[in-house]
This record gives sequence, structure tokens and C-alpha cells, in this order.
Amino acid sequence: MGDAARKAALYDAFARTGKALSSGKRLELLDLLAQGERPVDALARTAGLNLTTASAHLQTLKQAGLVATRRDGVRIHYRLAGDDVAALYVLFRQVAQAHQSAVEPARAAYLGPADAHEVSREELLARSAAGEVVVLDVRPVEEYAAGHIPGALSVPVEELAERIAELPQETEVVAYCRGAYCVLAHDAVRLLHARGRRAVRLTDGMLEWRLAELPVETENAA
Amino acid sequence: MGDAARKAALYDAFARTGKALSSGKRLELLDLLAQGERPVDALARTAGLNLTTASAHLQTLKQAGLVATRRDGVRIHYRLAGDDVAALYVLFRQVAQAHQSAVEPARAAYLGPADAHEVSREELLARSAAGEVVVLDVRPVEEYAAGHIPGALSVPVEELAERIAELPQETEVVAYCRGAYCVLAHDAVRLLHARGRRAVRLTDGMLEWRLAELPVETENAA
DNA sequence: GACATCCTCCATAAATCCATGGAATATTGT
DNA sequence: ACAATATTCCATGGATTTATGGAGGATGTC
Repeated sequence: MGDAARKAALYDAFARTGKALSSGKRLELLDLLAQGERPVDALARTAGLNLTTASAHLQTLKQAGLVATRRDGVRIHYRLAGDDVAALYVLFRQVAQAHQSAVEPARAAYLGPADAHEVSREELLARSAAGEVVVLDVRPVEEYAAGHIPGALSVPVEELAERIAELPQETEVVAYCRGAYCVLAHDAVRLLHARGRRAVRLTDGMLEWRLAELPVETENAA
Repeated sequence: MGDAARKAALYDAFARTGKALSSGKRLELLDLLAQGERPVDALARTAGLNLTTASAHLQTLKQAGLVATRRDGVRIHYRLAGDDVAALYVLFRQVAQAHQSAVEPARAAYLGPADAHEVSREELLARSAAGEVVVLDVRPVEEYAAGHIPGALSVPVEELAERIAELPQETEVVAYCRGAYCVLAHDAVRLLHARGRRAVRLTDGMLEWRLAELPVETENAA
């Protein structure tokens, strides 16, 4: 029976990584971390969590091996432990969407109907190269700085209404944000439509773009 | 704030799938189901669970969308909901092994040292085609029947000691079982060595073999 | 060295999960 | 219709998890 105990210990160790994925708040934190490293207070604020609660969730993620930390002076920056973690997160959401019936209604309620105004990564690359579209990154500036689609303009969605003049009048806009379930690009496209602009949305976002090993530009590349 | 609530609802839906992966017992059940469909009582017996407990865990897996059921008379057969679930499970274990420090000691305590007597899928295919090795499936017969490496002999590890005469004397044996963390092939190789046979182990097992889309033979192919 | 900042650790109450008996349900065979 | 089998549903006590204040540690500034 020592063997059964050792087997249980191994599977319980795996389960610790599963536990990290078993809370919606922790998944929101992972989602943010997939965009680049962030200090605890920024994560707590963005995810709408009490600082202590966010810290506790981050400890859980760290014990599960999904995130790592780096100290920079008084701040501790969390990041994903590797690209394989990002890949796991993406596959995890795909499987949940494909097989769990509760996901699609929740997605539709949060983001809106599925089919409307989407283009694939391949379409974006082709039409962007042909100069037919402008690519627009609507994430917060620090996420844009951590890595974005080459040539994309940065206008965070909160500033889009007042800065809409920065976009060319006639050219169609392709907006993107964090990933397949990020609301920002949805909001941006709705706002642009309301202002009479032609705009579509990249099907997914930076997370999937990076995992597809497509080119990424960072701010300090200048 | 209705938006935040809808966002939380979406991520909580994803988290339900994560919860399914957050218990060692459920992971053991997934591991068994990755070999083929099984009725509840067989799963409970093999996993060492009370029938009611096993049923409850299977309900959790089902609500998470990871498994599906089929009724056959009075029995209910559970199976993985798709190959993507198997792929998620394999990636999940890889990430846990790569980044969570508790996994490797637990693996070593259960299975033994990592390096000893392993061959890759490619080596197995090449040496098997050259007639240099015999491939030996040491899983229970029903898992062999549900799909095995073409040409493999079936000798469940519990019967191996008494049926060792069925193996050729001089040819090296490559034993395999369920997957990378399955103990059966480890035990088989140790037993064969104790009997003075040349034997190695496939690095992983049937789960990874099938996901690699290598050829699979089923019993009723006769 | 005193002090401020950022984060983690600790304690606690509310909520949730787990394992397990016993009852209820669905299907098959007589 | 009745009994038998396989599984799920329900109730319950015990363990775990979650959110959140307050204390404590580490780092940097003056």
C-alpha cells in the first residue's frame, strides 16, 4: 500500500497545478500575466481584488509552478513561468469552450455574438501588408510596451473616443487586445462603428499571436 | 458593474473545468479514461475509490465537459470528451513537471530514477521494424483491446512472471503501458531484468502514442 | 538609523468541497 | 408487475479554501 500512497502523492502534486486553474480570479490574473510581467498592486487593481487576496492567489499560482517572480527594489514582479504555461492556458480555454456548455452563453453575455466582424491572424497579416487596413492595439499602454503586433498603433480603449482623430478616416481598422476572451477590442469595434468608421476585430489577441510565433515588436526596440 | 459580473461569470465557467483538474483522484480517473471507455464500477475499483465517491468525481468531470457518457443497457460507460482533452491532460502534466518542484521527487518516489532504460517512440519504431526488439503491452487486457501499438504482445504485468516463457529468450523487450507516469512498464522492466532478460521501457505510453497520431491496432481488427 | 512602501504571513469567519452511507432512479430479466 | 443490477441523488460531518483585516519582513530614501 506504500505504492498506492506514492501514486496518490504524485497525482496530488499534479492536482496542485490543477487547483491553480480552479478559481476564476486566478484565471483573470493569469490572463493579465500572459500580457507581460506586472507588480502585485497593479495586478490587484486591474483584476479588482483586495491586495491581500491578490497576493494569496499569486502564491497559489506560484506554488503550482505557473508563475515566477522577480524582485525589483521594493516591488515584486510576477510573470508566467514559461511559454508552455501560456500554451496550457490557451488550450485549457479552448477545451472548456468546446466541451462545457456553460461557457458559450457566458462568453456571449460578456462579449456579444460570436460571428460579428472578425478576421484571422492570416487575414490581418495579408491585408496589413497590402496597406488595406490599420492595426490598432487597444490594450493599456504598459501591455502595448511589453510587446505588440509590428506597426500597430496604440490607443487604449478608454482614450479611443477622444483620440479617434488619430486614426485615418477611410482606412478600415483592425482592433485587437489580449486574447480570445478579452472585451477591449469588442468595445473598440462597437465604438468605432458608432462613429461611422469601418472596423473589425482580430479573432483572438496578443496571447495567441505570440504563441503562433508571429513577429512581435517591443517598445524599446526604438 | 454588470460587466464585471459577466466577466466573472465567464472566468468562473472556465474555472469549473479547472476544478475538474484540481483533485488527484479525478486525475487518476482521467488517466484511466485516456486508455478507453470504462463503466463506473470498473473505474471505481481500478482507482481504489468507493463507488459513490467515484460517481461524484465523474459527475464533476462531466460538468466540466472533460468526459462524456454512453448508456449500454444497465451500464454507463464514461469516456474522454475528445482528443483535445487528452492533449490538455498531457500538456498539463508536462507543465506541472517542468515548473512545479514537488512533482519530480514524487515521480521518482513512485516510479524510480528518471534516466534508466528508456527508448523514444522513434527508436521503438525503427528497432521494431528492423526486428531487433519485441514490443510488449503490459496493461490490463481490456485496455490492450481498446487500442495498442501494432504488433505488440499483450501480457498484463500481474501475469508476466508466470507467462515470461511466451517472450523470446534472446530478443530485447520494449515494454510500455498507459503513459509517462504509469508504473506498469517500470515494474515489468524490473521484473524482466531480475529474470536476466534484456528489457527497456518506452519513455511514455499509449496516451502519448495516440496523440502523436502513430498507428494504433484494435482487437476487433482481426 | 528612522521611516515609508510594497508585499507576505497570520488569524478568522463564511463558503465550499470531500467521502460516505442510505434512498431513489433507470434498465433488464423473469 | 417484481426483483436484480448499476448508477445517481441526497444528507451529513469533517476538511479545505476564500476574502479580508492587521502584524511582520524586506528594500529603499532621507
